[in-house]
Amino acid sequence: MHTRAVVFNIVSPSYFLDIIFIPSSPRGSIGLTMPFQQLREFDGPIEAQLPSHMQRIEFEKLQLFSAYDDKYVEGTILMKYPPHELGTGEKAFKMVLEESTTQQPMSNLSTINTFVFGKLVDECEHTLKQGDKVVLSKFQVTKSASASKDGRHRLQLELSEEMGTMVFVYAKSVKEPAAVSNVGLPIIERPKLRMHDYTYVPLNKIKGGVTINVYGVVKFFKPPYRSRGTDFSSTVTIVDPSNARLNCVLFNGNADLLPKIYKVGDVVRFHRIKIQEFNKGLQAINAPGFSALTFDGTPGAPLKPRTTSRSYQFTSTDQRTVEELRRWGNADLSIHQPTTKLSEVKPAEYFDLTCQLIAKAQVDRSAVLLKVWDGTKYPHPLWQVPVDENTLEGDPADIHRLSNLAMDVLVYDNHIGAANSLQVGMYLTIHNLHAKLATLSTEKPSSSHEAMPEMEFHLHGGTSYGRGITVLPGDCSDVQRLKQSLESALSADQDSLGDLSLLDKLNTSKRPSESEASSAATIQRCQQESATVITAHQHIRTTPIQEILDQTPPQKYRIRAKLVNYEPRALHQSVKLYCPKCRSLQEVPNDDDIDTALRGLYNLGCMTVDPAIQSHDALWYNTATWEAEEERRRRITVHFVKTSEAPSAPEHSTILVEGVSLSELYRLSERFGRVIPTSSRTECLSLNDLSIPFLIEDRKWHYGCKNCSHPQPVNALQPLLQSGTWESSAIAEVLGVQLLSYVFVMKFTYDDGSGFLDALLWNEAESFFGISAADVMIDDVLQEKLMRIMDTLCPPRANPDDGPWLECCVKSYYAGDGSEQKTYYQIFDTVVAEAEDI
DNA sequence: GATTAGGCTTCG
Repeated sequence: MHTRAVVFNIVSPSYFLDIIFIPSSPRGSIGLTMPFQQLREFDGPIEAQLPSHMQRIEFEKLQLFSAYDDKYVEGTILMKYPPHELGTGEKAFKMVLEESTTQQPMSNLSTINTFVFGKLVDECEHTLKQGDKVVLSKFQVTKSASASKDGRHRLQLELSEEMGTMVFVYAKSVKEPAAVSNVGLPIIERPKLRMHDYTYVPLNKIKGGVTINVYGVVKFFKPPYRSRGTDFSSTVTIVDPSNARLNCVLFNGNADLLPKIYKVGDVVRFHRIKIQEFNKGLQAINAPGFSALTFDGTPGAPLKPRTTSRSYQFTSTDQRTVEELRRWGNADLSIHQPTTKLSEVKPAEYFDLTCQLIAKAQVDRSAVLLKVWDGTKYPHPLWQVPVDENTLEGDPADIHRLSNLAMDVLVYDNHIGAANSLQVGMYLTIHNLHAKLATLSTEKPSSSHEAMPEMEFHLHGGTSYGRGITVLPGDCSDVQRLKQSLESALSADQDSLGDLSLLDKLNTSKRPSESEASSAATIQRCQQESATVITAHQHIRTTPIQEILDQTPPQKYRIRAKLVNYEPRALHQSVKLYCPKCRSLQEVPNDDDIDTALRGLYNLGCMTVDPAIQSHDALWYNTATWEAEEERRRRITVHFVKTSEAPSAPEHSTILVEGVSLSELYRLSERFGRVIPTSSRTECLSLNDLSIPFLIEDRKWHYGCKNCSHPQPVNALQPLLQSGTWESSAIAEVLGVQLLSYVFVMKFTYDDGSGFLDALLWNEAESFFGISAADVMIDDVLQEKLMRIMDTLCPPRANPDDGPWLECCVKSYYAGDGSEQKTYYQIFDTVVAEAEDI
């Protein structure tokens, strides 16, 4: 008996990925999709049952502005209040959590008010009991309105499905026998998910004093700015087909939790705004649990909301509402506002400019200079702010090259903070930018007679008319349009023709936090030091990953990203055997498997051996037989294939072997050029089961496909004696063996800041690494080289951000069996940069 | 520990 290698039949190159790369499952039995889960004491401590990246945070360490994606709080329910209904029709209830392990049990940091909203109420209401120990993750931290009165934590927790909240209850034991299935296995009781029916109030039906949900089209907005108080503030005026309007004043300590509106005409959905009276009218402010979705206002644009919520309910009714509002908003010319390009700017005009930041500098204490461009050219002179070049942050080469397309914007007062936090390369909308002609000096007219006064651009202080700066992500529609404009400007510029690196640099989307990489100078440096290079398609632009994920295959892309993970981690697992005929993929048999297979063979051989066959030399080989030293019953037979020429050196000769052990096979294969394991159980010498190599040639172990091979008697080798062609392919052919090839199969996870992309590296992996998969199996030096390469591309134990940039070609395709079609990505035309470069 | 802002142009 021997272990058969597992053969995966595949219908496409992608299918086996699903088999090989089983996603690593979190520790314990916790699925990550259910918002409410029960943990059990006998399954071990809480930490062991939660996903391993989750860490506990104490109540006292909670802060208003922090994101707690990988943190959880733990506490006991001290009090639980009955649920009540909000004006929105949805339920909410309050609990008080006590941190049992706190250092200061009596401090006001040891108990915290916790509010549960929406459908999570239905799920938790009856399951959570006073005294239960709970673990909460992905909550929102807001200020407690009652801390002064109740003496509890100054912050409070808000939980809802929209925030992606996970509630874990730590049950002391399985109390109810009903929770045992009929096969005797305890099951975890899971409340059923119920959709909450949100109701949305038309704007003309709004009454004061209630908390409601609304939809609307943005008529006016102020992007989030720091208020004079403790919070960020944003003002949003929305309208709807009822022809009413609503002013919303929104506050949050975290600007990210305010609606992400990019322009007038965007569609918003607000949950939990409170209507109150102000100046004899009604206005809305955000109520506890407030959340916002924002959609591009263009009819037919993807229904992908901008939100910081991890999950949100978005039904087909919601889809219809958004589309309806988009159509209505676009038909109404009073809402629509045209975009202004630099080339169309009129003097004494206020306008919104969507552009890319080339450079910035602090001019003085009251102003920051932003050098931006939008791909168009202003036809008259532009004012250039005199500034010391050394204080300009940005790539000097870019600044110089784009000087005739760049415009100087001076940013004042309260906008300085926002301007300072911008990174070169970012895409922006500067709202309510003032275009102003410079006042002509009366004393000394310009030397040129027809001189036009220069145009200046100011972003004045204050927030009136929505003045401010919005950072746009690379995948939004306005940035797509902007990029087209930038690209065509560059290709139209004779000076820039052929300078494609600049184009790439400026098109590469960056994550705001990558402060280092987002300076154009650093980008250029990274470009030169890219750890992989593409071997073709240098003319195509770099596409952000998020954009790739939004498109339908088949497509080819060029990406620039970092490698944040690869699988399998053990490199020997990345080498597989591939059958080009049936396209199956199988594991390379390991030594144990081969050893077992060989033992099975010679055990059989000993019993059935026919000395008449065995001892005779054939016409085309000479035979030698001896007894294994340590195993007296085992006979080892070697048939030396004759050659037409003079006796050749062992390293060039071919032998057929029988009855050998694994270690003998290794030793023989090191001495002789070609070793063919055979057996003589039948009358003629034949090949073995294809679980073992059918040929070892120059120490390379060749395998045949079990599905596609039709092994012939070894006598079939005789014609090769005449032709003298002893290549593995020729041997395989006459022996009726379908040769399997060694291939690398790896999954790379790329991150370029806009998203994550899993791409498969396989049929071009040898050229990618510059290493043969077959050679790596037998060469320690190559194995080390491969490890070094992977450590360079994806440094172990390092922050992924610290890894090098990779330049890659990736193609997308649909694959799968029948109904289960999925999109896959495959790396091509890409190679690792020369070792001395990386 | 409540306040912030509550659209409606700076003045460089």
